[in-house]
Amino acid sequence: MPEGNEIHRWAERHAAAFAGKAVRVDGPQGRFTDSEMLDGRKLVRVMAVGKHLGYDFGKDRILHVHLGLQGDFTEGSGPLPAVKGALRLRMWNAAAAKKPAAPGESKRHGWYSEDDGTGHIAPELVAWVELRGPMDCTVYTQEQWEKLLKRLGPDPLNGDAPDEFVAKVHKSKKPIGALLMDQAIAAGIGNIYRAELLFRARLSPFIAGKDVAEETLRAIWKDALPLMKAGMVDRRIVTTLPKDRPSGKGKVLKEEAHYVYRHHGKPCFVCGTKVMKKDMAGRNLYWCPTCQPE
DNA sequence: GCCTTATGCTCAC
DNA sequence: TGAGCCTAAGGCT
Repeated sequence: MPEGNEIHRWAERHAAAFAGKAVRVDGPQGRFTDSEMLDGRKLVRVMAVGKHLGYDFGKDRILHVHLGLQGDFTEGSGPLPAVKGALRLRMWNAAAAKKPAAPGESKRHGWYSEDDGTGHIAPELVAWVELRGPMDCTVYTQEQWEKLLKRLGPDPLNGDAPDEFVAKVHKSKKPIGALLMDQAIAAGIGNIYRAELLFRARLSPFIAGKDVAEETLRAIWKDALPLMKAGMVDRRIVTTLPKDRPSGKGKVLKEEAHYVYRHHGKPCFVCGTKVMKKDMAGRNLYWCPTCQPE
């Protein structure tokens, strides 16, 4: 259940584990039949744009992964765990166990398989990831990947400038709370960052895009980069400043990680007003009516 | 155990 | 605007 920050984090981790090496790719239970197109090939790099991942196995072989609401990775090292639950895809690096292809075995690579029963694999040298529940897991052509990039707006985590974001917001009559969720306007921002960025800017979610001051939009963009980059603590987004957390410094309590996200009915950390909740753009929007006046 | 919910997005109406 | 996707976790019984 990721926003852009976690997608970029996965891209970095997976690149560190697999890029530049031949990678085993498997779709257990027939859930990813295109794995054969990738299995044993060298992973050139891992790309992250907005909430999309692209595993570049060479031209016209880009594995596109979008986690959607439910998708998630698990990672580890050592022997591959047994297939459990609805596993869509797994990748692992068994380069350390390379051997000459035996008769009847694929000649393209010739890695020991985790289940070939030979026991010759070097478990301590195997890194693996499992993917389950993604919204998309398909092999893209270069053209498809570029088409995807075209419809995405600028991504703060890729160092994109805010100009396009500002221009698009200023063209719209829709409320800023809806625009921040639009991936064509800003790629990578999701429901937590929408709520928290607006709170930190003390901006009402209901103000029309065209009416938001340019400097406010630029400030939001500037705030988003470090917040999304450093916003993960134990795979959790943290947006509160230490001075605003009721319990003070030290470990960030679960209930103090956000200002308004899922805080409806509870007092705002800053002013004590009850945090509100309302559906906007099909998702739950949270805000403080006092800190973020219309 | 069952029910609800979730950091997302697409499609049909 | 609403249903559907499809999985896991957490709260409830």
